This record gives sequence, C-alpha cells and structure tokens, in this order.
Amino acid sequence: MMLPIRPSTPAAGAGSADDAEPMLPTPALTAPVEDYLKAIYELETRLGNAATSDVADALDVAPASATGMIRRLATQGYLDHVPYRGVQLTETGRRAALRTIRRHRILETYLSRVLGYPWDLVHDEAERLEHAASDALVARMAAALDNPTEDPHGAPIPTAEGTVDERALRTIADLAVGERARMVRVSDRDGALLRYLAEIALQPGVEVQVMARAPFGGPLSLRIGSNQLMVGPSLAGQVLVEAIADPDAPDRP
Amino acid sequence: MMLPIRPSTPAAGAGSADDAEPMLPTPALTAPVEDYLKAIYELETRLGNAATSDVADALDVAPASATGMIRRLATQGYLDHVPYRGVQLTETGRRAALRTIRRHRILETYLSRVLGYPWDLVHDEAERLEHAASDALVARMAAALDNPTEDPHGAPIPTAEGTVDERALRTIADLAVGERARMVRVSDRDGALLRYLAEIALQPGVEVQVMARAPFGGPLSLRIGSNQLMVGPSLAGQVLVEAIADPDAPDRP
DNA sequence: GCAATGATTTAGACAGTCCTAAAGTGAGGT
DNA sequence: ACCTCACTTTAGGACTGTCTAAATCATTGC
Repeated sequence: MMLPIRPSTPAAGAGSADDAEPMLPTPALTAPVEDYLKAIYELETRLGNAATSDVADALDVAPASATGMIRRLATQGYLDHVPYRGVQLTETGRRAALRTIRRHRILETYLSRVLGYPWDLVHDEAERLEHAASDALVARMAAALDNPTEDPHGAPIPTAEGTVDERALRTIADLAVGERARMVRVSDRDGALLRYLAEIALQPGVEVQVMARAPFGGPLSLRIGSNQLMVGPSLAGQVLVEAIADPDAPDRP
Repeated sequence: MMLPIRPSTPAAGAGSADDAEPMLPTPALTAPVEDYLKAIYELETRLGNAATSDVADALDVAPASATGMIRRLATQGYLDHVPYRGVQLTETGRRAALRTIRRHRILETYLSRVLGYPWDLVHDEAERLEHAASDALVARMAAALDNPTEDPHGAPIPTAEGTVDERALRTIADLAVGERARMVRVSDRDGALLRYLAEIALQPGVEVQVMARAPFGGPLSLRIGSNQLMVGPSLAGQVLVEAIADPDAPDRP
C-alpha cells in the first residue's frame, strides 16, 4: 500500500506540441480503456500519483496486465509513463477520464433521484452503463436533473467541458472534539459502508460533531443531526466533511 | 435474400436431458453473444428460420465470423446447428434472446416516454444499453412505465418470464382498397423511415385506410386519420396493421 | 445426371485483454 | 558500497471475436 515511488516531474503537463488538430470526434474508447483512465485519474487526485500496482489493485487485474495496458495507452498519448516510476495522465487522458467520470456520476444521480435506486447499489449499475450511454443520453439525464453538481455520494460532477471542483476535504477522523462539520462526501465503492451510513442517517448535507474520542484509535462519539452514537475510526476516516463556520468556536486549520 | 434452406426438424425443442440443475444464475453473456441470439430469434420469427448468411447480414459481420460464433453457441447449448442447413434456438437460447429483447424494448420505451427521446433514435441507444442494464434496472424502468406491453414502434415486450405476444400481422400493402385498419407496428431499425412516419403521423394506434392503389406496384393513396396522401409500396410493405372490425364491410382473411 | 452457382465452412491471422512465471530495477538498511 | 525485497516489466500463452482466402456442399438448370 505504501508507495516508495514519487515521479520527480511534479506537473510536466505541457509537452504535446501538435494540438493544432481539428477536434477529432473521439475514437470511441473500449470499456477497459475507460476504466484504466478513470482509475488513474482517481489515483492521481487521491494519492498524487499512480503506481502500476495501484492501478492493478484498483482494477483487480494482475500487475503485468496493468503494465501492458499502460504501455499501450502511453504510446497512444493518453499517459506519460516512465518505466518503474509510475504514470501520469496527459491532457488528452485527463479529458477522457473526466468524460467517463461525468457519465458515471450523472448516471448515479439519475438512478438514485429518478428511479429510486438505493445509494449502495448505484455504483455497480453506473459502472456498466457509463460505457454504453451516449453523450446525448447523459445530457438528457443531466437536464432532467437540472444539471446537478454532485452525485448521491457527494462527489462533484465534472462539467461537459471537463472542469471539476475537487475540493480538499477533511475526514471525521480529522475533526477536533467539539468541532461542528457538515458531511460532504464518501466513496461510492463500499456498499456495506453505504448501507450502514444510510441506517445512521449520515449522508451528504447532514451536520456532524465529534463529542468525544477514545485514545489510541478508539471509537468516536458522534452527534449526527440530533442523534448520538459511537463509530469506529475506520468509518470516521472514510467520511469526508467540511467545517461549519461557527462564530462561537475558533477554527483550527 | 431468398432462402433455399429449410431445416427438416420443425420444432425439435426437446433434447437437453440434464435440465435438473438448480437454476444457475445465468453465466453473463457477452454483448456479441446477446446480439447473435437476438438476431437469430428475430430471423426465426420473421422468416421461420435462420441461415448463416442472414445472421451475418443482420449483424454486419463476415459469414465466416457467423459460422464460428454459431458453432460456439451450439456447443454451449444455445443453438441447434446442422452444418449447411441453418440454425435454431434451443429453449435456453430462446430465453436468453427474449431477456435481451425485453431489455431493449423496455429501454426504448423508457427513453421515449420518460426522457423524450425521438423514436428514430431510441433503437441505437437501446442497442448499447441492453448489454449493460441489469435486470433490476430494467424492472424499475418497467415499473415506472406501468409495465408497458409494447415499445414505441409497437413491438410487443416480452415478460420477465419469457412470454411474448407475437401476432401475425398484415402490412398496409396487404390491405384491400377501402379496408380500414389500425397501424400496429414498424421495425425500429430504419431511422429515416421512422422520421418520415412521424412526419405523416403514421404511428401505432392511428387508423389507416387504403383509398386507392395504382397497379403494378404503384403508389397507394392512404387515409391516415383525417389526412390523405400517397405512399410508395415499399413503405406500405413495412408498416404492420390489423384490420378494424367493421360492421359495414366484410372481413377478408 | 451433372455442372454451375451461391451458401457455408475451414484455415490461418490478428487485435485486445487478460493470465502466470520469470527476470529486472531501485531504495533503504547495514 | 552492497544486499534484500518489494515493485515492475518481459516472456509466453489463452480466449474472444473478427477478417480474408480457400475449400466444400447443396440446389437447380439443362
């Protein structure tokens, strides 16, 4: 899990000298390719870089398979790959990844809000539909939803133009005792966690406050709305929040 | 197009002796496999049998590719294949085909009725989504639509249990002059035809009457609702109708 | 009857995506 | 400096689904 690799090039985003092309109609990526680009995008934003083995883990394939695909995507201009040092999306790759992520999150939102899909199931369904739904369909769904900016798990939805609002967020585990915060986001991947969060009504927009914290990674006592209960540190570490500006209590950055 | 092939086994549906298995959860067919089974089902109901070259034409692949896939599907128990004599779905194959067709038609209906997709575009979108949408999603869409029995083009939607109401229908070209009929159905494949039919308001449920017919495959004069216009014999041959029981005019079977 | 013709199948290749096993690389501790 | 160990890549296959070119088969006209 720990990554010894940190590519020395921090943001070598320039490079491609020949972007004078007349906006090709996008050569239709295969589902696995979309999955790789999406996974690499998410690793980059979450960990700052993407190592081959992280990509392999994220996609549940053997490391050798990830190496092979990474090489191909690099020769096709979606990635910069320095062998043994990890991988980085090019601008083309980033745009492709965001298109897929936009589809995924619009689909999740539509399934949840319009079709009443429970939020622990939308991920798997969207994961398959995102490769099949046309831009026109996604646009219609977005319009029917009044152009939502966040999916049911609080993740920001990229615009059709490829911009996202990826705020850096703290987790409940990072909150000081007494600090008030608003639940913003949680990963859509762990269905069991999502079911439990729904059960304790810990969902985006809800106010939370850490009332007490047992030492040595012990459980936290949490106020969720007007209820109070104990949660483990693992759960607390997965739920992203933002502090509520509170005139009575000083912020601690 | 003309088929010299007519398998001598008309309905050898029995066969599989080992259906004592505990209802396997269906091994997830690939998109091409679903497409082959669907195409073969449609050829069987439309033409009475499925020749290799018809399958190849329907799927736009080389005949050799169809042969290869047919052999595989036959060994897997979806088809009965007598080399050089064509192909027939087994009960397993028929059920798989109907599952795909149900998805397709529910999706078309949903796209059309809920998302306002124009009826000439729903086919292509549904064609891709049908391989990705889960049964649960299709069930939710069907429920949201109040369990429709026909898609936007008038095609019957198979039930989740695998029964369809495939009526034998006549075309406008088969109508006697003066005979009144109701437009029931048209293929969803030809977008240009569908756009034209929408333009002349010839859609399922509409009443039509052949007012006159020029000889030697000439144009027909048609009453559509309260409008009247001329249509060519090719269009007339593609639009399926059912006679309206009319006390003033005797049926002609 | 048999040869022409069109439909079908076989043979041989290839691209994409995955795998296991083996070899190579680099970072950190001694 | 070097050795170890985790990470990464290479090597060699497998499978699906497609293709073209070359046989093979069945029907049908003569």
